[in-house]
Amino acid sequence: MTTPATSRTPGRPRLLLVDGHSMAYRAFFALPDTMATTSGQVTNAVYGFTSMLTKLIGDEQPTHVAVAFDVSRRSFRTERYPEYKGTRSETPAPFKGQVPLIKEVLEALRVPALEREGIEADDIIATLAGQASAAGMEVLVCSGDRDSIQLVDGDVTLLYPVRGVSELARYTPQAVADKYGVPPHQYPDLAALVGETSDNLPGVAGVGPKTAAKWVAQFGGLDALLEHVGELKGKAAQNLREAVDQVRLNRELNALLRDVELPLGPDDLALRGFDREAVHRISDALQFGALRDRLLAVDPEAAHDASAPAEAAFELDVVDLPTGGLGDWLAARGERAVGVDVSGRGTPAAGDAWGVALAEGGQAVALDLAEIAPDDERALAAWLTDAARPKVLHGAKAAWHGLASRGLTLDGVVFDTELAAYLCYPDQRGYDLGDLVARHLGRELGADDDGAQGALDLALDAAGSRGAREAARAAAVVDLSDALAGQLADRGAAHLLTDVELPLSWVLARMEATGIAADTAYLTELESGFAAQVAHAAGEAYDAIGHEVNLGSPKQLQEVLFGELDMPKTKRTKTGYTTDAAALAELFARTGHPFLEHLLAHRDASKLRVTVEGLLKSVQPDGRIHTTFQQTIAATGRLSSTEPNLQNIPIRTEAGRQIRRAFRVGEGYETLLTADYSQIEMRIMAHLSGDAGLIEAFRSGEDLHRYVGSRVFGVEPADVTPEMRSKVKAMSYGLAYGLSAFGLSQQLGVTTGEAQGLMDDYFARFGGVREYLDGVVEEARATGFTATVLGRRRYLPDLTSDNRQRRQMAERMALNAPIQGSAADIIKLAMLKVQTEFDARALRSRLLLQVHDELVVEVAPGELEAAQEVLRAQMGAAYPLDVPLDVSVGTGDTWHAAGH
DNA sequence: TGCGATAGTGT
DNA sequence: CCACACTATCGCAA
Repeated sequence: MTTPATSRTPGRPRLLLVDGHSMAYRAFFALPDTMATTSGQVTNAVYGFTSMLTKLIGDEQPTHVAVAFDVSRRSFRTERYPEYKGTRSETPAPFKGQVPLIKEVLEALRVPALEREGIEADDIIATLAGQASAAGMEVLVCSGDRDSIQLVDGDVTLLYPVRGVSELARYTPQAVADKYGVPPHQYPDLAALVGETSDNLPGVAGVGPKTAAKWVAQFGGLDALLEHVGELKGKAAQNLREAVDQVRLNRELNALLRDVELPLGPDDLALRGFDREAVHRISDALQFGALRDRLLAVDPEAAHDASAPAEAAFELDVVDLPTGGLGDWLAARGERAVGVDVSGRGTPAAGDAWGVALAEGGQAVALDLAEIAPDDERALAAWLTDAARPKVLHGAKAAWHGLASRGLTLDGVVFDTELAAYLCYPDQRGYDLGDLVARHLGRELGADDDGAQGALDLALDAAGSRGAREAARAAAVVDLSDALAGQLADRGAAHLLTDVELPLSWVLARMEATGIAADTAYLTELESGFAAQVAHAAGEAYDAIGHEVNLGSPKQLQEVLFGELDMPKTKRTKTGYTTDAAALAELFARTGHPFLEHLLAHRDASKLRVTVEGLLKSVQPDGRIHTTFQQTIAATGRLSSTEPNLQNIPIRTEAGRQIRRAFRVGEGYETLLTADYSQIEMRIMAHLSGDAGLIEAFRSGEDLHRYVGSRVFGVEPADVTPEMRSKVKAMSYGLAYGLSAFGLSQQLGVTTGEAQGLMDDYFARFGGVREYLDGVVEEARATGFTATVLGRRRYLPDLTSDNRQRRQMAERMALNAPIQGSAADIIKLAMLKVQTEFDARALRSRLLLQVHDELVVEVAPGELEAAQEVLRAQMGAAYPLDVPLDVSVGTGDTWHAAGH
């Protein structure tokens, strides 16, 4: 799978030795110090170093690796010559802070980090290089220190950074001779004459590399040169005679030690494969995105396992069933849970499945659906659909779609390892089976070759191991389910899997498979309309400044606005000044420049056009759009929607609402019906806080914001002005996000003082809310997690971070997670109840979409009243709160018309 | 080709 | 300097 970039003598071990400090230091200066996590930890050195090491491991395919570090600046060289490296400035603090991070990365990669007091990294490398080549190993030294050139020989190659750390020059004996005119072992002689500014070793005046090389070559070495120094003529020679002592000292200092005592020898440096869990942990912490994947892709252990049969790692008997033998095999499994792995594409209405692997009790079978015998296929179909036959899958919803494409239905799934892992670790980025298996079972499945959404297992079997990988996955799912079931129980979350997420995954599968009807003719019209607006606005904008620019390029816009037009600077971004809509509107208010007006119009129209284009592209042959609901993405427990995202279809502007008219009731159905919870998050806040005032607000039936406004401003509800109402509305919603006075002032366009006053007044009336919010953070800090009404946890270790930014971010998450998460719990329960009730009443009406607090249903003829009744009743009774759950419903031919 | 930064849409 | 998402585009880097 991974091809070595350079050929390697088969069987000959190759040792990679890296000078940690010099490479990290180069990365530090090569990469911008704006490179940081959202919480402010600068990561340029650790990122650059890790990236460089990743590339080296991938390209050079070493069998052994070690990284050497300097412990401090003091060494035997500074003892001998206090001025050594004396010109170097103080190591920058942002660099020092990253060294421990680099060591953490190395630990995750299981690469030894070597260091010794009083010894420099180069000496450690020199020693190991000597030992390794004596042992017959090939050696690669990666260092930015030129002293390392002396190590180069037939067995040892130096990789020296040219620019930054991304490009490395290969110093072989020939390359050194070509560049410096002396063989590598004489390079220190040359350097002693020329001097090394970075080490504060002065050279001989008037002697550069050319002269030095000539002399060294002429006399065959520095010692001989110094013996015959009297014979030389010229100014440079005179200078040399005066500097002999310094030259001898230089030579003494630039000689690398080759006999440092070390705890590890070359044989101990074998690359053993990464600790993948640790790689994920540190990548999460440092917010490595692509680098994480590159890193995992060069994991030697994973690469090894991909080429070797995975079942070799543990006991698994891949049974070669006789034709027609599947029924008996399945019958023999009895009531025991069977692991199922489906190969194919798990996308709604466009899925496919070409293989199924089953595993139980150390035995596995792999089936090719294209070649399966009719008897076996019948046995498989009957077994898959039998609710009494327990199954365990990783990502059952995707498997459901894949199998559905073959007319196979899946039932009796008792555990889904992907959902379980999500419930245990909701903040994780992904739940790749191979990674989970490595983390929880300490076993390797081999790198997953496709992380694409909805992709099942796309592995093709290598000859001779038919279905082995699939079988190994199926077996791993069973073992993993045991491990995760224990962890779920520890977290009190087992019921969330069995009572909520798992049954919900079938509801979602049906919704996705159903899709929502789209009016393509109308969408096409809309698209051309928006396109015309885009073109018109662009033309006007160009006229306003007298030339064309790419209006979609913030960079070019900045040149126009702040260069050409010399407008006042807006808020800073990482790379310049923002050109977002709020800033442009502000600029327009101040300058009145027509370009801004047309630019804003262009932005709006072009956003809408692109949205429409995306929708058009996603209409399937059945005339419907089938989104995929992601059930394991949002850390709070919400769903998300992809390909396309139907949870962010415009609604605020009239032009945007036009797009909602393209979502129509399907042929053979009566109407669309939408039902949404009003102010569900504030109701949860009232419930969780127990604030008497807020609870009364909801029980009174008065408009919430009017009621709150009347209390905060001390007026009758009827006298609450729209301005007052919008202020308390912003305040109320902001609370659930951990709003600050500054944030509120920004939102409302008032001073921070006014915002603070509003907050004080608010909390004076609704003190229970403040107590609750304070309590949430305090409890989360003590327990390490927040919990929703159903006990869904979110772990927030940063609540005790020393870093203020990180801590405050975690505090806001702690405020928001129980509220957003409880709302997610409640609508999930509602969906289950609605579906159950539809089924119980044998209604043909069907759920289509969920948009966080809204459900969209397609109503079958004659069922409108029943469907409305089901939605009102089941959503309203989804979960008992201390305040009523208000549900409002609407109907219409389009999503727009059905909305409220 | 892939990725980070920017922008904009929703709840 | 207010939470949680997804997608598109640009421009740079590998």
